[in-house]
Amino acid sequence: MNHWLVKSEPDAYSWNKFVQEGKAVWDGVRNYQARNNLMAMKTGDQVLFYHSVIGKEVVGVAKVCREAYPDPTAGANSGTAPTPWVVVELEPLMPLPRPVTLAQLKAEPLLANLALLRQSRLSVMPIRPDEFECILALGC
DNA sequence: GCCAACGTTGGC
DNA sequence: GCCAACGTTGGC
Repeated sequence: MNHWLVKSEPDAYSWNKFVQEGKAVWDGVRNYQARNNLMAMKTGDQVLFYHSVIGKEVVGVAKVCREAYPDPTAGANSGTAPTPWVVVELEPLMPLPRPVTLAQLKAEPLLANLALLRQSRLSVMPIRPDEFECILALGC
């Protein structure tokens, strides 16, 4: 199983709304690196849910319930593009009893290479198993 | 193909 | 509100 982290501004789409709805179509990703990560996700993979800008903390764990398919919100350019934009579907797995803040992540030596810290603008990124376990431990 | 201008993201 | 990082666009 692989592990990932996705970002969302809670103003736009919060963990609470995600839980209320029970499922999310992760659409609107318009960055190639993030798109490649979406395409590598497999059903059952676990995904950390991070609140950017407001909160700046990992608030819960989701899992992939449907693998990548074309993004219905992408324009009608699908014919020419080599690979169109894609979405995955996620569902909530569990909230973190103690959300893990960005400051905590930065303070943890084991997380020094975390993609979130090294590429602050990437919105969908892989997380190593040991990093995933570390963040989970901080949050429980 | 280079690079300046510009827009967006996200931390502070 | 500001600014750094960085992706995209468009002129040349």
